[in-house]
Amino acid sequence: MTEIDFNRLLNFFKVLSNESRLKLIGILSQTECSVEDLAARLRLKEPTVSHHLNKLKELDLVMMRSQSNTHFYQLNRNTLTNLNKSLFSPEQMASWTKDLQVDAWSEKVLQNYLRGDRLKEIPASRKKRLVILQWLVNKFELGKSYTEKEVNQILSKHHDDYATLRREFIGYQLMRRDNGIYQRLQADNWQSEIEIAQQIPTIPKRYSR
Amino acid sequence: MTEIDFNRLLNFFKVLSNESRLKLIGILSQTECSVEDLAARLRLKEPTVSHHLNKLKELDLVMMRSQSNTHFYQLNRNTLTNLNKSLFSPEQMASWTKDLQVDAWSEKVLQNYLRGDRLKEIPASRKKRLVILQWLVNKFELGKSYTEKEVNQILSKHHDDYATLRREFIGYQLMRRDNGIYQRLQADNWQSEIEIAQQIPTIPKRYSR
DNA sequence: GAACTATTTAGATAAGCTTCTAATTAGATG
DNA sequence: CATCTAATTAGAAGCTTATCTAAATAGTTC
Repeated sequence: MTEIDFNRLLNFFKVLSNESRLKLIGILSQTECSVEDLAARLRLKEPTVSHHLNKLKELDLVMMRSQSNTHFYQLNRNTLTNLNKSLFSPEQMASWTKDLQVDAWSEKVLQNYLRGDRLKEIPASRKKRLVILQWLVNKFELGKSYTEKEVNQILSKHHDDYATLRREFIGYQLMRRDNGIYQRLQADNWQSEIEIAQQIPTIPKRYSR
Repeated sequence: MTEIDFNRLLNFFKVLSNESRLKLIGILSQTECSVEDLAARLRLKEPTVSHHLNKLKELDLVMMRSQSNTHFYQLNRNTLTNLNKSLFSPEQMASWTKDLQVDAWSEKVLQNYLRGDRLKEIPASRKKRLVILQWLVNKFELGKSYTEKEVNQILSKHHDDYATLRREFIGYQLMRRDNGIYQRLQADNWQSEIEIAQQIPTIPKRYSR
C-alpha cells in the first residue's frame, strides 16, 4: 500500500550503512542518551556524534528532548518498523526501476542532453524540456520539503543554471512552492504516459533473430 | 533465533546504500539479465556493473549462470527475505552494541593500546593481549570464510605486524584455520565474562548525586 | 553579566568509494 | 590458430563521507 520512494529508501540505506550510526541506533534502542554519553560509548568526539544524530533525525529515526543544556536522544521505533514492512516485496523492488523504463524517444532525448549525470544544455522545445525536467525531479524525494537553497544545491550538480531549472519545475508543475519551501508534486498526468513503456525482454543476441 | 552478525548487517547496508546497486536489484527482481544488458539500462560501463555485481554476489544477493560467453545474473530472493525478517527487533538491535558494553578494565586496556582504530603495540601480558585480540576479532564476520591474504589485509589496518596477530588468533582460539581458510570462532568461554558488564544508566550529571 | 557546560556549526583532512579506461581472460567462430 | 565477443581485473581520477579541531550558540549558575 504505502510505496516507499526510491530516493527515500536509498537515503535510509545510506544512513544505516555506517558503523557508528548503526551502533547509535543499537544503543538508543535500549536507552535514552545524551550526546556526551553517546560520544563516550562510541569513543568519538561530540561533534561527530552530533553529525550522525543529525542524519538520523532527518529520517525521523530519532527524537530529541531537551533538559536544560543536555539533549536526550531516543529511538523512534515506528519509523523502523514501518520501514521494515515488506521492504523487499516484488512490487516494491519493481518500483525502483520506474525511471529506467522510459520509452525509446525519451531515452534518446536523455542520451542527447546528458553527459553522465550532467545536463549539456536545457532543451529549447517544450516536449524535450519536459523529459529532462521529469528526469531531474526524480532527484527529489516525494513528500520531503526542501529549502530553495537545497533545491539549488541539488540542481547545480546537473547544470549551472539551476535558477532556470528551479523555475521550470514550478512552471511545469513538477514542484510546488509554499512560502519558500519546495515540494515535489505527485506526477499524475505524465506518469501514465511513461509507464506504458514496454518491458524489455532479455534475449542473448546470438539467439535473438 | 538466527541472530545476524553486526558486521554482516553493516555490510548489507553498505551494499544496498548505492544507487546503482539498488537499481540493479530492482531490475534483477523482475528479470534475469546479462552484464551488457544491465550496463545499457543503467547507462554505466560494463566494468562498473561487474564491480557492483561482485559486491552483490559476495553477500549472496545474486546468482550467476553462464551461457557461453554471456553471464546471466539473477536475484537470490531467499537472501533478501531472510534478511528482512525481524531485522529491527529490539533483541537484534541490542546485539549490535555487544562489543561496546565491555567492563571498565577492558575499556581501559583498549584505550591505552589503541589510537583510534590503530594498535600502538601488542600487549605483552596474556590478559591484556586477549582483550586486544577479542576487540580485533570483531572486525571479522561470524560464519564468513577469509583467505590468509584477506585476514592480513584487515589486520594490517590496525597494526603492522599482522602476522603475529593472525597467529595469536589461532593460539587464543578466536579463529580456526582449515587448509588456508580462516574462520572466526563463536566465542563461548570469554563471552560470559564480558556480558556481565553492567548496563550503564544515563543520568544527567546535575541530578546524579 | 561573567563564567561554565553541552551542543551544534564550520571548515579541513584523510580515507573510502564509484566510475572510468586499458589490459587481460575465457569462450566461440571461421 | 587468428579473430571476435563478453566479462573481469587492474589501476587511476574525482567525489563523497567520517572524523577531527576550532569557533559559535544556548542554557545555567553565581
